[in-house]
Amino acid sequence: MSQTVDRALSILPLLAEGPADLGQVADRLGVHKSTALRLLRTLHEHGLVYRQSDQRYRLGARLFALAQEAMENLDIREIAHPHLVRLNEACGHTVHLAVYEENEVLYIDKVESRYPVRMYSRIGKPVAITVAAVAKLLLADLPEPERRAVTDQLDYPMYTARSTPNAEAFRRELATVREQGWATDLGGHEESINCVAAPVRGADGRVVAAMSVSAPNVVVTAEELLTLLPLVRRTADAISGEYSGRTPIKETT
Amino acid sequence: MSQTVDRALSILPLLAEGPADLGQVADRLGVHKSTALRLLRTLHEHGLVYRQSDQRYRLGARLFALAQEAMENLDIREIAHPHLVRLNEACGHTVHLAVYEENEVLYIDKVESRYPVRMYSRIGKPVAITVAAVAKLLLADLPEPERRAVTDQLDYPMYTARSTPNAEAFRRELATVREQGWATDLGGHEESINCVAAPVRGADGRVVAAMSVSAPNVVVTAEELLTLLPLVRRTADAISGEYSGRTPIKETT
DNA sequence: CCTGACTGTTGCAATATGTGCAACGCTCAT
DNA sequence: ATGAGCGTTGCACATATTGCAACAGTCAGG
Repeated sequence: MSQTVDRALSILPLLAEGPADLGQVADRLGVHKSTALRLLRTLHEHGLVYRQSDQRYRLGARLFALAQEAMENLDIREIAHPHLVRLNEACGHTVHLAVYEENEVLYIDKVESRYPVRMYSRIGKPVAITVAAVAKLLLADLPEPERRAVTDQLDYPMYTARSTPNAEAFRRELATVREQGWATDLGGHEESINCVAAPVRGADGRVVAAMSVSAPNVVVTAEELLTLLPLVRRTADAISGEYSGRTPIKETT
Repeated sequence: MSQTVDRALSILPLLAEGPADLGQVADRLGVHKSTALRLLRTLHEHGLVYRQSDQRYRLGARLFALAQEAMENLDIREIAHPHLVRLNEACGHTVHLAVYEENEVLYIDKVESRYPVRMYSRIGKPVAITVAAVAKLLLADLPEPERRAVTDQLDYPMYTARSTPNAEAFRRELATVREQGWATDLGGHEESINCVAAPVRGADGRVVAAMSVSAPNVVVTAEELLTLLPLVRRTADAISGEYSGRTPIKETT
């Protein structure tokens, strides 16, 4: 809608791939160098872009700070966090909280396992949407047309033999998940890691987030992990209750 | 330099404080609602801004993805990571890697302690610049005028009784650090946590990053932690060597 | 030491671009 | 039903953005 801003913002993903100099940026944007220069300058003033010693540009520190701040201000996260911690204390495994947003599912909180063997994940990182237990819950609750659209346009990488192979299989799985109100990922992302997940619902019953407990085979078997399902669901419900209770909007203006 | 972009980018920190509706954004930008709307739309198209169910805007998922991607593409980080892991395996404590950028110091990598008691920190989060051991190393190496400017304009919060109290004390500390080539933080940020840090240098000898080992009192005393100094310095030097060896620029165009 | 190629940078004039306005549609509460 | 409050659209004006061309600085090679 706004050409200038559009161009400026297009620079960001471009720089995310790696540092680039003025000429490269101008070329890839299809604009004159002087134009690119002015856009980069504006981005620089806002700290979104940084000029390293060799004069090339890369993404700047404020970007990280912004992302952090935004995440810490999510109200679901704030409400859920103590519950996640308590769940972690009870079972010892890694606990995740995730939300869906525009074709992506991302972790917004995490409490690390107390066992030495830990799974790899990072807050803010988009999750493997076709296999993760939390992703299934979040997608299962989308309105039908959107769910169809999203599942159609997804890639279905075979991380392991048990990964979701294609859109149809995924939609069947989502139907099951919607029905039962919880989800699992049994080695669909990494061979040796299993997850159990439950949904957090808002006042209107819509799923606003999902939480999961993950543990590697070497610590507990899939069956043992499933034992935790009631506890996970209870925790998720507790968060739902608290979340839909009041809407604590900050109006400190 | 570019008014439109400038206004659009000003929306981001504003939304980082929390969700806001169109009117609020327009007011705080000092522009007409229709203008704000178009800016927000452009931001939305790029995924930097998300419209939640109550129609209010907040920062979007792509922001997190961008921050992640940018961080993972930092070449120092890539080179350093295996060294950090090895150091962690050797000593068991939390290992951090940090860089300085435009008045901020931020963690760009972290390997978690193998002990159950862990310190709080998060990749991408700006560090307590006046007390952190890594911050001291990075600031100590700035050219004198810039160092003066930065240290002057900083706040000096007293996290603990041993925090750096003011600019002068800080500059004295920085002088010492520059002299000795390593730094510590002994309970200056959190009473019970100590750190030892060493600098990573580029080919020209300038400090490009700093790494630290942190551990709480309950696990090892400050003296025991200092025992690790030679190991930390050796690791930092190894990274320096590898980093200044070649400049592995990605040119996969 | 000079030359030429390359990069980033600035001033300027033309016009495409973004702006504020006013009117519309919508939802929600009274 | 009625009105207030919000987001949204079309339009005419003029401002802010653009590409150009010329400049400055750096580096490599002859």
